[in-house]
Amino acid sequence: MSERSKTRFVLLGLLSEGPLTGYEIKKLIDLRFSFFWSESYGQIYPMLKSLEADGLILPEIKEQSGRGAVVYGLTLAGLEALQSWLEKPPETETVRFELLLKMYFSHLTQPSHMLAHLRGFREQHARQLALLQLFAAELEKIADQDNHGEILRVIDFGQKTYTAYLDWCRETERFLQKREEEKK
Amino acid sequence: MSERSKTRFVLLGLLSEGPLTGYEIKKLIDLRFSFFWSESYGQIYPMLKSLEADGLILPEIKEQSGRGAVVYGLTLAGLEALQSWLEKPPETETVRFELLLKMYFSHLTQPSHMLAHLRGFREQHARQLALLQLFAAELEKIADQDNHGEILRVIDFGQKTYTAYLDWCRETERFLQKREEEKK
DNA sequence: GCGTGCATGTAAGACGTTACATGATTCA
DNA sequence: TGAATCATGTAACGTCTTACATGCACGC
Repeated sequence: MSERSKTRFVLLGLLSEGPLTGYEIKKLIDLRFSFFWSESYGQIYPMLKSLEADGLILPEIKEQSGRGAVVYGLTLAGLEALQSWLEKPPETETVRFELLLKMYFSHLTQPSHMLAHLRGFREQHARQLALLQLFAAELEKIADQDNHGEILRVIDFGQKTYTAYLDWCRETERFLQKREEEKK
Repeated sequence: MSERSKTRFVLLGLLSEGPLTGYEIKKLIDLRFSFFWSESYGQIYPMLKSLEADGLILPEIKEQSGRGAVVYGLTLAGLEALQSWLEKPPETETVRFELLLKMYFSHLTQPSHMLAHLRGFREQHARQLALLQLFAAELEKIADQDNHGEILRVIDFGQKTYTAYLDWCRETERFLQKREEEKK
């Protein structure tokens, strides 16, 4: 066991809310975690086999409508493994912003290039922020129960950081516009 | 050429400010880029060989004090490769926060565990934010020239996002403290 | 004489994505 | 009929970190 990858725990966590297929897991990760996490099929399916071999999850063939879908459910051992992971301090986050690398060296080209990159970045995150806002509003409407509070806290992380990104973009675009005028 | 890795361009960028050894490059990346980028020796040294083979950088043996140090300087072709990369739109950033994963599922354990994680996270980023503030103050003192403006914009990104992190931490710690009282 | 920092490098392995293959079902 | 979605899987490849080996220089 390699034990640096968190994939096993992401899967255990999602299965703790109810049985799912690998396909559904992938979609859930993309929908709910995309702003701070990602997994690919190439990780998910082999890991499901491995978790099954370790007795942490149990497969069950879904009979309805004759599909070959296999849903996995968490075992007691699986829940315990998940809980023990939750208690251990998380590793430092990893982030990689090619945008900031380019910003750092952007004096070597015309400001217009960097301005275009910034606009793309800002628009993308404005869209994602709007989605987060929608998602949070939905959750707040539904009766407060279970882990809604925790989920809202996670969404709020996205909202706060994305708002910070947008503020930074506006200031930085202004900075580059001035640079552009200087060069004239 | 694999052409997904940005390592070559990070090195070209740093060498555009003057000749450096692989060792110095690593230290610079850790010092200036650590809040949004990282590279290891295992990437740097092979890449320097590769860049040399492509004629983008030139080695020069540093004679002073007899050390075996090799400094690399950017060639014209290297500068052009760097500039052409700067003009291309950057890839979407990648981020991975194990902390948020744990927050999402934290209802499965006692709030005290998550509170401890949060405190660690907050303290680490408070320290890093203070360092960024120092660094920015240093830069602002020195005569404005060259790429200082761009660098300050990059530092400001770190300051804004870290400040957002800290705000989020305070709110989330309060949330978990309430959870703790409820459980009593 | 010893620890720290300077300096270069590599091998093994872990990690992760991409691209492809396959086939059923659903809906227009 | 054909496109989209559901569903599972893997092989190849690229990326990246870790751990180790080596040796000089410098200051205490």
